[in-house]
Amino acid sequence: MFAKGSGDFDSAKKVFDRMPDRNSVSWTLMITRYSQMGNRKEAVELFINMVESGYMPDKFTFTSLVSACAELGLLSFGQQLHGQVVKYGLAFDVCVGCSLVDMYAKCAEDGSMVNSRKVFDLIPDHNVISWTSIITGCGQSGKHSKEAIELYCRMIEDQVLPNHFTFSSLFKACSNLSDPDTGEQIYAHVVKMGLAAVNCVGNALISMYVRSGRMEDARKAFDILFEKNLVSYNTIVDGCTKNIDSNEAFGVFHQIEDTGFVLDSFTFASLLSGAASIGAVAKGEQIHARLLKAGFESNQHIANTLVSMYSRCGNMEAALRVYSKMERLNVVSWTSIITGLAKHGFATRALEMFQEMLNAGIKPNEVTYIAVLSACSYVGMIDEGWKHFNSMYKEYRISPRMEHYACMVDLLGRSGFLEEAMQLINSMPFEADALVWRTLLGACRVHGNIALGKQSAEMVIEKEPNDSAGYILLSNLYASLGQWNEVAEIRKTMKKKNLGKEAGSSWIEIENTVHKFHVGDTSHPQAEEIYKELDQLVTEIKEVGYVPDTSSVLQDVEDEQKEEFLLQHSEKIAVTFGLINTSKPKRITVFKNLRVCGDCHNAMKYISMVKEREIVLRDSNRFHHFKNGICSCNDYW
DNA sequence: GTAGGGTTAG
Repeated sequence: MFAKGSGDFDSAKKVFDRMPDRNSVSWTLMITRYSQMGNRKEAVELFINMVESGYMPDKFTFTSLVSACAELGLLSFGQQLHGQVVKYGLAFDVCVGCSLVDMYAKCAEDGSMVNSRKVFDLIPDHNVISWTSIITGCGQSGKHSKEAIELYCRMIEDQVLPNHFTFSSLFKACSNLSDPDTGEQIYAHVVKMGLAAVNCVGNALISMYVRSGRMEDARKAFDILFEKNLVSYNTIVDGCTKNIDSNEAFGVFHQIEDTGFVLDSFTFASLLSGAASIGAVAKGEQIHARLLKAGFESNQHIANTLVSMYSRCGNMEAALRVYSKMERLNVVSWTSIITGLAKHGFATRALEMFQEMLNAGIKPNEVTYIAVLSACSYVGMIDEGWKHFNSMYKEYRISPRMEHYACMVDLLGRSGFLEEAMQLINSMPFEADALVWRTLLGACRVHGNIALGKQSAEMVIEKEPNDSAGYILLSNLYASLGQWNEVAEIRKTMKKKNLGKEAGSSWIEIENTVHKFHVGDTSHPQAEEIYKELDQLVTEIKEVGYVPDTSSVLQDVEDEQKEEFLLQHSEKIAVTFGLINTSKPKRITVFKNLRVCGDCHNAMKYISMVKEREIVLRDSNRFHHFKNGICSCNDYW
């Protein structure tokens, strides 16, 4: 009785200690209790004591102990128990088998399912639970999602009826595979069994849709749930931050508060990354304050998200502050801080941090190397870049992925080594994708290599025929060389294919509200004031040497009109808006969805000088810190 | 004995 009660652990222990006639069951109950509480040492001592006292452990004893190992990630002790299980002839038991399958799946360092499969294959009579255990393990390991689906097929062949847990895991496997067809087939089974509105299944379904960007389907799955729990809400919030607009996420967040659910660390993490993606630092700070109150400050996941949020919002000092207070740092923490430093232009510091991380004995992962290589790329450290690129496999067995090659192509291309970049692409062990070609194309434009640029553009278009990016880059290349006939030709093709150009927009957060501006935007209530101020500003900066760079205008019009076009760029509007609505010495932080244009970059330097304001501009690629007429990127971007 | 949601990059 006491052992089952949640809080009365001490009473249970007292009763147990005084029991005159203990049997295997009472020992096992006590061990189970200790295991569940995470008192592994006591559980083990009790287990040894039990065996020494001549009591036979049974399947329940082992099940409890093995499950505790799974929870705590204790692989070696789990293996010892496995040995005992075999000794006591319990390896064929489904219950014990399931706990071992689960333990090996959860504890395997590299996501290997070998041991789980060995245990599973030895069980002679499978039931829903054992099938589900192995399917779940495969889905969670991330590397065996296909196997999960195959096992499900075998399960059906064996005429074992799946349940809600099975489907939940299957949807997870499908979303790992981004395999909508299989997902739909399984969904049909779910509907047939009437399980689509059950939390356990529905939440996994929502998550699958979220991960493939199908927010409408996710919403539908959310709406039909019998009862929504916090996980349902969290998944939708996360979907909003990733797929639509973070403002939507904050809307759902207020809905959650109305339901009375107590927000957990998952809600906070999603909201933080929502704030980060739109650069809403004031919102991020509010959430930060709330999660401190809720006691999530020492949650490592949350701390990592905070570092990334501040860094992505342009406040690297705050990111470093959070980082320096962290007690434990894992790969993600280090990678976040290295990425932040690199993006903010502190490449040397980023590389030092990488060294510190290695010294601390933390193994880098593939994402870490993306950060390291792009740090080298931002400042043109070619030798350093090669060194890291070569060592990633040699030292850590991380095979370079597409992104790593793209970083190297960027590094070489930016510095003008276009031939070398091309050689690297040819030497890749797999076919280069649009990202790699786009990178090379960008470099060709900067260095005016039209032949190679054209070739790369054609490759981009071949790889992504329905994406406008390739056409636009090619047209920009022609425009920068004044070849307007070719520009017109590309426009025509795009029109035929019904491809539009992604509109440039910039936004700025003032007093907790995000103000967004498009090119030539006049819709803002303060528009008139903004343009007046902008005119004034341009006159001022011209006096100190600013010359409009009309080559940044990619249309075939007169120079005067080109200058006018330049004035309508969204980043200039947003910065002017910031100047009007804030005062010295507050720094102005503006975000742009595309790369900053050359003229705007130049103008920002002058503005930072005449207005004596620090301007931070995050474009689609990195941060630019303008101060006293100088940019942190050293005009290399 | 079986679940579902988060962090780094692109």
